[in-house]
Amino acid sequence: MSNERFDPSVADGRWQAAWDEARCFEADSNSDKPKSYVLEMFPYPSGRIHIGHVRNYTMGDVLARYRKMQGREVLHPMGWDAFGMPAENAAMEKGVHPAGWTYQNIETMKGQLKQLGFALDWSREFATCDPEYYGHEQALFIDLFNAGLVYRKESEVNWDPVDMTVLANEQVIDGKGWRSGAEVEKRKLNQWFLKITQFAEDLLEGVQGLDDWPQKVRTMQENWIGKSQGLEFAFDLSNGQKLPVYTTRPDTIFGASFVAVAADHPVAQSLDNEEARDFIALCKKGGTTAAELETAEKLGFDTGITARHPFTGAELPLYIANFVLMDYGTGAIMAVPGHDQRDFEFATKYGLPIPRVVAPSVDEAAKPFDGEAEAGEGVLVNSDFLDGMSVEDAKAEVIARAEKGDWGVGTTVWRLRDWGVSRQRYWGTPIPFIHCADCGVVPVPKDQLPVKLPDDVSFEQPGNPLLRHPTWKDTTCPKCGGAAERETDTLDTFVNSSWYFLRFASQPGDKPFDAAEVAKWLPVDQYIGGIEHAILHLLYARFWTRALAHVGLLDVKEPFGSLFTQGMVTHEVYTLPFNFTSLDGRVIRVPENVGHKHGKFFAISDNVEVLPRPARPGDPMHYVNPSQVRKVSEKAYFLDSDLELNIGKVIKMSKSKKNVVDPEDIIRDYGADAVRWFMLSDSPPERDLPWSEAGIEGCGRFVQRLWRLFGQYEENASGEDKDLARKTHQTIAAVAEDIEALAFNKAVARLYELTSAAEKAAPSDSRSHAIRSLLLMASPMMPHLSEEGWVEMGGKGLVAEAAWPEVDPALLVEDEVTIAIQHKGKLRDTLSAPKGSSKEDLEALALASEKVQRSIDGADIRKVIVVPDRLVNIVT
RNA sequence: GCGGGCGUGGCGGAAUGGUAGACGCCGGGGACUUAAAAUCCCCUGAUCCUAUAGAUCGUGUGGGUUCGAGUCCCACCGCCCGCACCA
Repeated sequence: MSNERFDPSVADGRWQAAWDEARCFEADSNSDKPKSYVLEMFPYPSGRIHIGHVRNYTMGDVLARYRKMQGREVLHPMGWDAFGMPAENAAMEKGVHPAGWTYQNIETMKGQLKQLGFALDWSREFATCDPEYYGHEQALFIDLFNAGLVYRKESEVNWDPVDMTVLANEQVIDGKGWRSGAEVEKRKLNQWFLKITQFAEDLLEGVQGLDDWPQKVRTMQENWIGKSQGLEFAFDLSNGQKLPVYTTRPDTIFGASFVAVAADHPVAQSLDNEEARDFIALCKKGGTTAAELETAEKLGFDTGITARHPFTGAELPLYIANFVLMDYGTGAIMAVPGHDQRDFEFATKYGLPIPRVVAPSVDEAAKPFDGEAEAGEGVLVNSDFLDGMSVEDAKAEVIARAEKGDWGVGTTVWRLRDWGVSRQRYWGTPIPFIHCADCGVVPVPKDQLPVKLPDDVSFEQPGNPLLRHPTWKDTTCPKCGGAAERETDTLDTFVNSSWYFLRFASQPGDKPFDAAEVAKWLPVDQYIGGIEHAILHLLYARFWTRALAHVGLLDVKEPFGSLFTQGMVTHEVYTLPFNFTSLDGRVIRVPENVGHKHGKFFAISDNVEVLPRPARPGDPMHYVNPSQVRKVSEKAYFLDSDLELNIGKVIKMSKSKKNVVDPEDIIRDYGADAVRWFMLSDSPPERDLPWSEAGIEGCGRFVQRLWRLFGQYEENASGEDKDLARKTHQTIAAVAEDIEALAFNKAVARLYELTSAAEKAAPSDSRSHAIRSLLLMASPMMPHLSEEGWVEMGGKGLVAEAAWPEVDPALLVEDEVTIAIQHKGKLRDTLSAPKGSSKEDLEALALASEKVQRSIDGADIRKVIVVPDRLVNIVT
């Protein structure tokens, strides 16, 4: 075998082509082998592959290749979540068509994924913006409509009055439109909704069965669905109206000191009072998100109306309050400031009483509050017939009395709201409905699907291009044949990602999927993606699967059997403590515009020399891209100069902080295998992975180290090396266990250990077996290197189609173990003993230790604890 | 604000309640070399000491349970993530 260096620039492409030609990663739906569906969340085609994608897909790839080696029929598909706002933003900013921009990005990114050698079944690839895909989606949407799971209602949106457009929450910054800077208004629009709340109980119960999901994701889903038991009752208002309120704390009813309604509550809306209208208008400013509403300063307006307390008869003031949500409960609350923090802040601000009705004990009924509400457990006080009861008992008592007196009822309320799927945008799935003046809302007949997006649209004017298009929305009513208009809203892109995993499993031409074929592959055996999808995407996909099963299209309930959420890739940030100034005084603030040649800096635009000048206080921070940084032992320098940079925090890679690393650059420099190895090393996959130049260099070195070791493989070596053989078999068993637990960092550490052991060992049959096993175990992680080494070792066929090495259980067992000897819990000595030694023998050995005797120093031995094969602890 | 998570050497981290720091990175020393690159070997938590068979401290902070706690319990501090039109 040649002892030349492994050259990824040649080997990577060679093996990628070989895999393609052998079509070894195409899944066979008719296979007899046990199936394994490995899926990573498909990417949005934003332009180029991000290092976070590389990490995500490398993990999935290792698992997919490993399962194949274990004899599974593996489905490992890839596609594109291709609808969404960035394409429209590009259209507005660069004048390119969203479709052209998107498909161009897909081509680029597919090429980048191929360079990484992922074992993907490209024959099943699709993009959600393909008319074929969204046409099937439209058919499914109509099926759900026919089953009564789709409806329309008025709902609030963020409205930008200058751009005349609806803004996403992320486009609202400090209550202003990101592009126009105009104050954002809340506006009501008639929109499409999916009845996810019909499945609330089922979705909640289903969480119980998701044993292979991270506990935190399960908890987040449960909290999101938010089932709560409480009391709904109505206050009699002084104006003669009845005001229904909902509370989860009926036990604290004697602590209610005011009543509050949301700004868009009918009682507030009906006020014939200019100040009230002004206050409601004030509440309409700013964003619509829960986070914004709840962090905003608590504001209220005293309506002058009062509400009669059902037990005490006291007249409580009625406020309009900005922290009350119309969408939750009845949009009105009884406020108990002593035991709810929001109510506490509000009461403090407006000088309302803060009575105590729950205390640590009955004796502490008069205990003052320490600047905040007390929401915890305790006993009821100052509460008439409830005094002395626990919170739990008091809740039941109040509900019982309300139901008996027929003025209230115990109810279950869900935090989960129906899913608003309307988007007033172009680049999405057109909602397949027609508005007819006579027949109302009518679905497009299925034989007319897909309702395709028009190509001839412009993004130069504000507003929705579909609404503005001169002819697209003109059509005829399928029912009466009269003139009618198409719906111009498109579907939320979360709808696209709610069933793509079904289409990967089965893609007939004439329908969205074949239920029987889907049933062969689903549920997804391992789903891998970012924690940012812990709630919405996963909940919507679970709902969509149930909804399709509900209408009889599917026989699957939970789509994802096992879920793994991986961490982000982070990188330190570099900042430039200088500006560059040319001799004529021009200041260059962007480091990317500066080059370095022959010890001098120059402006790239015109090649004129520039000099670094210390930044002045108040100058903006200049971030420097890693590609312009030279690192020498913990210090960072600008380009090849001796100009030192400041090193900042290690944070998520982002364009604005310029701490991004382009995967294509590092693949070119180190090869796909080194990059893949780095993605798996060191950090546990669920945690953040800090990118470092030194780290990837270490991985590059290890690739070469393994390559040299492969070169030492001898086909006919003789002799046995029992220690190495045991180590090899232990490693095979442990690495398999680690990969199955997705603990790639641990698998990597074990491969390093076996590599070191094999390097140090003398040639023997055991050593050749160790090297061959190493190659096979490393192959899911470093497939190109492994294929290349396999050829050199005279292996048959492709490693990609090889089997995982077998473990000999007899070779796993150690015969000598190290025993820790403690005195009073502190380590005093260690000694070696045969595995399985008796407690008596171990105790005798421990007491014979000189170090232990010195530590005991003649004291009485009270107790000796012996843990077989582990330790002896002597207590004096 | 509400909900969730995470804190171990210079860094990433390992450790079924049982030898804390496996493995990797950085750093230091050495070998090879005319030299460099590459490669290989050794050292590398802190403090103390009479410093190669020594001692003490040490897993965010303060308590607790236990023969024994990074691991279990309580309280606190810090950082990170999600919050319904980003994907």
